[in-house]
Amino acid sequence: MKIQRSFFLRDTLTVAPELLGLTLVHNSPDGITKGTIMEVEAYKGLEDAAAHVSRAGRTQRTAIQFEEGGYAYVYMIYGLYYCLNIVVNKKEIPETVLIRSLEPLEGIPLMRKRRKTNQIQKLCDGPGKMCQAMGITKALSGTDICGEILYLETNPYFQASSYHREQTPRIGIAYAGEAQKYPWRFLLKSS
DNA sequence: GTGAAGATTAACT
DNA sequence: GTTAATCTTCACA
Repeated sequence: MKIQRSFFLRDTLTVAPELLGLTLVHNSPDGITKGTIMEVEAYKGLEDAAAHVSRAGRTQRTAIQFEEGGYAYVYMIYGLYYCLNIVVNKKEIPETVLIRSLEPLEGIPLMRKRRKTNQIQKLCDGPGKMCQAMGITKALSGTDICGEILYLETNPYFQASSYHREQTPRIGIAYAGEAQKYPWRFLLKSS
């Protein structure tokens, strides 16, 4: 079942842990790919030193974050990789959730072709790799997550009891001072 | 127009 | 654990 807009209109720290175990679907021109969300990080807008909006403010790149929840925010990092975020909370509140890793469900041959590897567990185990495997580029920035191209759905086969949840500090934001210590990274580990 | 820095990854030692 | 690759984005002139 597809996730509705209202799901995304809440606080980032509420939405982020609830995304774990849901299925991310990308209906691309090359074919459909799906994966279970295994790891996310919450970015809490203006008061979060690690968030783009707290450094750069409202710019062309970050404008989508000021819209209401349920839109994709895709940016390029180090000139090499894309990262996928989901905009959450109400209009004018720039909060996002970064999707860091997935467990592939459907379209695995297509993922392998895009990533040029045969190891399934290495297809989506990082933000940049996940975007390569799913075919996500900045062309998808601003896409409605409640539409037909890119969306989330509940996963009827997902067994919550097969995993345990962890909450840890975020990764790769050493420049963010105190904010790098906030435990806003959420992940699922198989037991 | 110019310059600095980065929400990462893969390949090293 | 450390480091190079590589280019978009933003700040300033």
